[in-house]
Amino acid sequence: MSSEKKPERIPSREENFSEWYISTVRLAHLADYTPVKGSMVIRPYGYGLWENMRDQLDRRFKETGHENAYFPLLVPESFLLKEAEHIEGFAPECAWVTHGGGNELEERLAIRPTSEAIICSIYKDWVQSYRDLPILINQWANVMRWEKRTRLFLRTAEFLWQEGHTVHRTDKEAVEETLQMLDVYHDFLETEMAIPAIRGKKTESEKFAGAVDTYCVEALMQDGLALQAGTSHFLGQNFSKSFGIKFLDEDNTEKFAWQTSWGVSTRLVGGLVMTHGDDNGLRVPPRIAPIQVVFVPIYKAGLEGPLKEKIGKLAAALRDRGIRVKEDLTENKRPGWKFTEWEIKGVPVRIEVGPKDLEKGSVCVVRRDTREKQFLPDADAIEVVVKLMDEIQANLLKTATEARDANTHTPKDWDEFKQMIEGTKGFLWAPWDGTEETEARIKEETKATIRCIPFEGGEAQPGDKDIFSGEPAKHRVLYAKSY
RNA sequence: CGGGGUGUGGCGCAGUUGGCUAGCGCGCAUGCUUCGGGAGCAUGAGGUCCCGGGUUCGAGUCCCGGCUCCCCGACCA
Repeated sequence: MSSEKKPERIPSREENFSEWYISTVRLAHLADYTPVKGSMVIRPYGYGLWENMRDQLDRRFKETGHENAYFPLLVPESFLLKEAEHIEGFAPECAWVTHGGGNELEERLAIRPTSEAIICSIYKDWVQSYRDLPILINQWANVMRWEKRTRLFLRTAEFLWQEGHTVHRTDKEAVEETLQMLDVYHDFLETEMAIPAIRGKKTESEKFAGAVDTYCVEALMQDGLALQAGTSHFLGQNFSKSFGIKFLDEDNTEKFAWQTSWGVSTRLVGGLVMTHGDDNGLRVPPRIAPIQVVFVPIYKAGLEGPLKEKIGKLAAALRDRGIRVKEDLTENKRPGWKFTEWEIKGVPVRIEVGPKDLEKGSVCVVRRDTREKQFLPDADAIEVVVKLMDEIQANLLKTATEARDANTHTPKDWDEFKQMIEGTKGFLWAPWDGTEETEARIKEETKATIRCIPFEGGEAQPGDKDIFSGEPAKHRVLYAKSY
């Protein structure tokens, strides 16, 4: 079998990570380009991944007391203008609706780049008394940001996300909510996505337009670039004051409410690919996988019936154990073709059933993460496969954590910092003097940004000097180039 | 929005100094033989050569204008 005959070969991650990423996304049928500039189509397999992510997040939101609702797509310009920093941040990437029903509108409408403005203008009527609080609402929606340069899943003009918007009586309660949701994201990423992420706080210059504080979970991709996987904002009273969200408190005085917002997007699908993919395609963690086990029959003339029957029985037994199973019984593709196809799609476990297995009462079980094959008697197969789900999930998290740690460094001085950020990239720990000047200069010279001031290890130690300015450090921060 | 590329069946490409009926590989359809790591043979379907204008007896090919997508920057979930 000559390799030249393989159509559409995926380039290796080593030779061109960017091309590898795009090829993998397209060959795995996650998404594709469309006739609409900057917008992608999320294909069923890619949408299946998103649905599983969505379900896992949605469950956690509800467990923490939130409800879903839906707000308008269009935001009147005057609403967006109410919060000065907010409009300044988002105006450049807004798409505007200027006409409707053949007539020019009196006031143009933004297609939501995010929904704070429209939601706050509705919340103000919902809040009268401290008894109306808290409001704990999440919305699953599409938003649009007119990005100059797009990449499938990582940055598209239109994308899907969830945005939580909560309103609280006190400062303390809102901050607690902000941090609670950050923990929800962190737990979701680690438990379901097998992505180890670092929790921290954004610097002033990196925070959300209109927020008091922005917190984030940052993940490191295999090419050493960081990916912001989720954000949670403490909005303080910035929006409540701009939009007039006031309530009468127990003491009969009128007070402005305290707010939060938090979100993750379909960008996470890209993060999944770049965290776990290998040169043979995707590797999907079982807990997120639309298909957890795929059966591939090895046909032989006259044995089609018995092979299908055996696969049907095993598949039913696995389904009884809650496993998502696909039986690839088509007869027009040969086994080798199917092996490759399902590996590109990253299905955690493949079970081959052929003529020899009919004789011996066995199956061949192949795990995607290690590509290790084992031949098992039918009687043991179900138990082994069920256990494999947890093993593969754990192994992917372990591998990803090791990769991140191997790509996390502490440069001794500025020269080493520059050398590392140009070379292996990755996360770089460095003391920071806390000034925007230093942050900006480092970004200018190296394109690296402060990803966050981590919750763990972010405190400056006595004697720490800023890696660039040499001034006394206020924090230890995590630098990286990012997506 | 700046710099560089690109555009020809679904996909990837070839098409020479302008020339005749626009080719090739993959894919697709039908049939037969196959099937333990992207099968073989046979037959067949599928094209406003990105758009508009110009030069010419004649334009996929040359000229002008526009658009598209990709890559690299600046900006961002």
